[in-house]
Amino acid sequence: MKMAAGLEQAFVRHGFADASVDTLREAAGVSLRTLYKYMPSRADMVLAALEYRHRRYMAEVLNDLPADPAQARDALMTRAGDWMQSEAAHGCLFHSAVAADPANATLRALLERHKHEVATRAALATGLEGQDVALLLIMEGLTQTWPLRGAEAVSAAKHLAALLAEDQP
Amino acid sequence: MKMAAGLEQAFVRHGFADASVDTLREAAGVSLRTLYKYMPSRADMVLAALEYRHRRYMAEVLNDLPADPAQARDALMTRAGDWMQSEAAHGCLFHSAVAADPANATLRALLERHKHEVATRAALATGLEGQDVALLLIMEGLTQTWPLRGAEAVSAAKHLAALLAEDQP
DNA sequence: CCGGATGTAAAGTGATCGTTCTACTTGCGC
DNA sequence: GCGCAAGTAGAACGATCACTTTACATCCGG
Repeated sequence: MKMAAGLEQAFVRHGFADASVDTLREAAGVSLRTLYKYMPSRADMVLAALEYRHRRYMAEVLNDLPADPAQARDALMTRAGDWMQSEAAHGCLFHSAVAADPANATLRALLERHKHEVATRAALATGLEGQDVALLLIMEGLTQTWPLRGAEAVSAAKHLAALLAEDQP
Repeated sequence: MKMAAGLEQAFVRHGFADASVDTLREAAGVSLRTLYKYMPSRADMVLAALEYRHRRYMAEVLNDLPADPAQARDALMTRAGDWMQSEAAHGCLFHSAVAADPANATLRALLERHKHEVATRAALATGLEGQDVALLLIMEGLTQTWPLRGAEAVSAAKHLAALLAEDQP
């Protein structure tokens, strides 16, 4: 398994505060020396895991959505729910990382870049370019509400996205 | 200042991972011995801060909303935005606490209790009892989107809440 | 005015953490 | 088959942390 993939898994499982470098080393499947060769500090391990996560999220949730806007909206929310179920039962990993180290500007910039890319791609695919803030809000809300309400959160997100689309000029 | 108030401030400022007990002691304004007398472990300090936070959030965001449902909806979102601006520029403190220690069941139960109380009270005040999941989703979305988009997030939340209300049977 | 409860300051303890260092092994071009 | 790049295991180091302990101050009812 790729080093970054193991790191991502370790951070998901243990959280950013309690994942020790030795835990990370084991998850990455390499020796400590090799780990530090490619990621010279623990902070770099966090960044590598998040970069990997970003690419995976984009590929699994936002790639190849149906061309029809209504179908794209539903598929987007379904896929986001599936992602939560299989990958992020504890909430958004980027927000977790920032929460664990609020003073880290690099981390915050990475969060903003990730969310901006998500919002832009989602708005484009669903034909809601003019309502990108509201669409981002729905997706963020789904991500946070899913751990509390599960599938009900997906239905609510689809419902809200549909109302938003009907309201378009 | 009350001990719990100082602890809450310290966790907001430093995050749950990087707030050392000595930092907490200074923020609480007491000696280490007294701090440990009332909160026998660091985990108890986290719980005390969150309990305090919960009461404050309820009082400042959900208490005494206008009787008219439409006005209540707008006031709710406005107040939630104001709360973010003055108190939580880095996102929900409960989610941050859980993210910093995902294996802690007590913490997760506290998060669920807090969100459940927020959702119930908000739905009641806005006349959206049947749509409480969607309303919670909007509030969670606002909380997560505010750090990224500021006032635009508040407008989007008001818009979505209005659409939800219009759609009521 | 005394004695006990209640507070403070600060040094000490043992564990753990991130990071570095030492020593050994393996694959591979020449 | 030699030499070197690149890997492994794991001990060692210095810092920091949560928590304990020791020693001293202050309040206050009797």
